[in-house]
Formats: sequence, structure tokens, C-alpha cells
Amino acid sequence: MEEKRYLPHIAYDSVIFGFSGNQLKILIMKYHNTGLFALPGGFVKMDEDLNAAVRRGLKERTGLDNIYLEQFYTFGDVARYQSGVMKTILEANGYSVPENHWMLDRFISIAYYALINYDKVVPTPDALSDSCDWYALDKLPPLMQDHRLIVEKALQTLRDNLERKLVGVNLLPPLFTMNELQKVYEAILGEKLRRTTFQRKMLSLNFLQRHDKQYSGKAHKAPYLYSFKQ
Amino acid sequence: MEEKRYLPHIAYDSVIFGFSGNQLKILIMKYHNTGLFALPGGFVKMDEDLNAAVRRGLKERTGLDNIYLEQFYTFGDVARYQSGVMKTILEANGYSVPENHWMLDRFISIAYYALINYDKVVPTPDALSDSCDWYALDKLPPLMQDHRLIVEKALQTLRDNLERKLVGVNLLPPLFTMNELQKVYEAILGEKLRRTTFQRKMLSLNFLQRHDKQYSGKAHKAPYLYSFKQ
DNA sequence: CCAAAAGTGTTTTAGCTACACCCATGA
DNA sequence: TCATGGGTGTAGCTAAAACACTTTTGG
Repeated sequence: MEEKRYLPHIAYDSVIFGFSGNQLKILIMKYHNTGLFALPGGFVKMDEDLNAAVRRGLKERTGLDNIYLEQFYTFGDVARYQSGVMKTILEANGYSVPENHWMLDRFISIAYYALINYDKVVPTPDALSDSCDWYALDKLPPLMQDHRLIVEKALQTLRDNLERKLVGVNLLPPLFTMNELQKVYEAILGEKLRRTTFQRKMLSLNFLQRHDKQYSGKAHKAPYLYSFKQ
Repeated sequence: MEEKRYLPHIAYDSVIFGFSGNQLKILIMKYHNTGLFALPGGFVKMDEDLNAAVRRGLKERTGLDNIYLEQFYTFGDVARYQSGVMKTILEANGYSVPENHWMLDRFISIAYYALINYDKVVPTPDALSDSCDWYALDKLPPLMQDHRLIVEKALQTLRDNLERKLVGVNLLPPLFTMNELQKVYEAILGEKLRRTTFQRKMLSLNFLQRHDKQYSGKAHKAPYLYSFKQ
């Protein structure tokens, strides 16, 4: 955490999406003894690529490599930064903070969103925080600074990209039912979709591989299992 | 240009699109005595919003306020920066540059694209450059650092946004013919479009206002003039 | 046999393409 | 009256939506 190891004035924040219980959820950190909630973020080392810094942070918080990751906006308003907030966090962790500490400066933040398989993640807090947990999008705690805005822009970008990119492959396990895939789309779009239309559209896109049926033990026809081709 | 006025390690670059002679063109600067070509860019003042810094730079280079502006990516690789290039530029302008000059450090660059009305612009070079001129996209000079990549990503983003955003309104004068609008779309997409299909699609989108015909003096039916509604 | 969910066949609708035709204009 | 480019009508095709129907499963 000492000065000169990281680029000053530059940070990143990540909106990490997972899917569980038919809901879209994101990872939120809680800082020690402050009641402050924040997106997982971090800094860029002097000799480190920006994208590599974000992947390093994701690895630390989720334990996962090779995450689907997309940069979507850089937040650079002066007003987004209040130096008092960071001072509170550092002092609550027992650091004595000089007035000119580099972490109290103004920061620009490059924001990314990530899509991961919920079941494979072990959320891990960092040194400054006492928890790192999943929160459903409609039950987020109040977030510090402009992090709420960052989440909303991430979700908007994800919606805009939904038709162009293969989103499901990153949020679902290797085998899944058509109904589960539909629930992912509904959670992202925030609206119900027609079952039959959805099924035909997905099949027509020709990226699904059909496998044996799954017998759920329920009193109805067993659904096929699917995986993503290639 | 002195230290402490600008945020270190942070720059922006802008891809400024204009439309003329049925071609898409962008503004390129040439640095004094170096043969180096670059995108118009700049730095962010300590107490200035990032977006405001970019608008300030655009105003200086084009004379225009209220430009259509969109941030599309932040370039943060270590390899994008070679300190020798900036040193060459500064020395060619008569500055004696100490080894630890802030402009020789590694920079992250936030990239924007702008859409402007070609006819309203007076391209203006800055203190370090001896020209600021329009270049057609297929006749760009070799650009320094990763600026070529930035241009290509800007064009790709513009294409992706073409269906979702009102692009023509920023590139054309207030009154224009359907044929001129089609030429804009063709220049952006890099392909020919069908005349009749294009006309009907644009009219069906319901954002065009039809005005009196324009008598061109040519030996054929005079086309209607259009403007964008609202 | 029934209820519930899955899968598919059929009809309807909407949008796009291709082609044709007519119109207006100045030489 | 001719060539040229502009505007629109129409038939045909394709993809999506809407609806209905059948199938499979466990109680």
C-alpha cells in the first residue's frame, strides 16, 4: 500500500455479475468498522497493463482466472471523489494518514464488468474489508461515492450487448436447461419473455448443443440439457 | 505546460469525424520538425472534470462548442508508451527536457470520438504542432504510438452505434437531401446501400422532417430537403 | 386420469428485397 | 424528347410473433 508502487490518480472498479436463484447478483465489499459498502476495485502497478491489474484483482476476490471481462466506461468527474471517505476507511483500519497521502488524492476510475459462474466463486475480502458478498441487484446496500451509478451503467451496457455477445456461457454451468437460460435473459433485461419464442430464437442462433434429458423428479416432461457449442 | 497543473499519467485522445466529399474524415495533428502525426489529445487539469477537459481541447482545435462527444475506450497497456517519442517532440520545440519530466512518464489514455459539421470547423494547431488537418480514413498518414488502433476502435464503435444513435444530425448541415444522408451511412459502414430500401427505412424511423424541394440546376427531378425533427 | 412444464406445428404479421414504374428537371 | 436521378407502388420472400396443440412426467 506504500506510495510509488501504484500509478497515482488512477483506479479501477469492477461490477462482478453472477446468477443464482433466478436473480442477477453482484459482489460488494464492506469496509471494516465503517458501514461503507463499495465495488471491488484497486490500483494499477507502475509496470502493469491496466487490464492485467483488473484481472489480478478479480483473481484475488473470486479465485478465478480467465474471467469474461469488459471495460465499459471511465468515470472522471471531480465531484466523484471525497477525500474524507478514503481517510475514514484507512483510519478505521489503524493507519495513521498524512494529509498528502496518495490515496487521498483525486482518482479517475476505469470501470469493468465481469460475468462469472456463481457456483465456482469463493468471495474473498481484502485487507481493508471484512466481507465480500453477493447482493441481488434490487437489494443493494447504499454504496459509497458514485458506485451506484457505476452499477447502473454496467447493467445498461450488459443489456445493450446482450444480443451481440454470448452472455449465458459465462453465467451458467456447462450443462443447463432452456428454462435456466431464459431466466438469465429475463434477469438481465428485467422483463418476462415468451417461452416458445425464446426457445426457437435460441435454437435458431445455432450455438446450443442438445444433450440427454434431465429427470428432475417433478411431475412433468423432462427438459433437455444444453451446452454451448465450441 | 508546467508540472502540477495537470493530472500525471492521464491523457485523452479524440477521433474527430467530419463528412466532406462523400468521405468520412478525421482531424490529425502534425508536430513541428518531427514528421510525427497524432490524434488531437491533451491533459486533464487538477480540478477539471475529464469530459470538460476533452471539450476544452475540442474547442481549441475546432472552435466549436456543444459537440457530439462519446467516450469509447481507455487504453492502458504499458507497451503503448515510448518515452522517446514525447522527448523528441518536446526537444523539437526547443524545450530542454529533464529525465524525470512528467510528460515522459507512462500515460493511460481515455479515448473519445466526436461528430462535427465539417463546414463549420476551422482546424487550429496547438503550440507543439504546425498543422491540424482533415484526412480521409483511407489516406491516413502513419500515426505515432497506438493512435492507429484508437482510430480503428473509434470507427468500429461508431458502426456499432449507427443503428441506435442519431448520427447524421451531427455530421450534416441543418438541411440535406436523402442522398446525402445515404452517403454518410455508406461512408461509415464502408459499403453501398440500396437506394429505395434506405429511403423507406429512414422515413419509417420517423425522425425526418420533409421540407421544400431543392432545385440543383441538374437535369433531373429535384430532391426534397430534410431536417432532423426536434 | 390429472396437472404441470416442455416441445413443436401452424397461422398471422411485419419488415425487407427486388423490380417496376412514374415524376420532375434541364439540355 | 431524352437522359438522369428521385420517389413510390407492388409482389414475393423471410423471420418473428402469437396461438394452439401434443408430449412427457409423477402423483
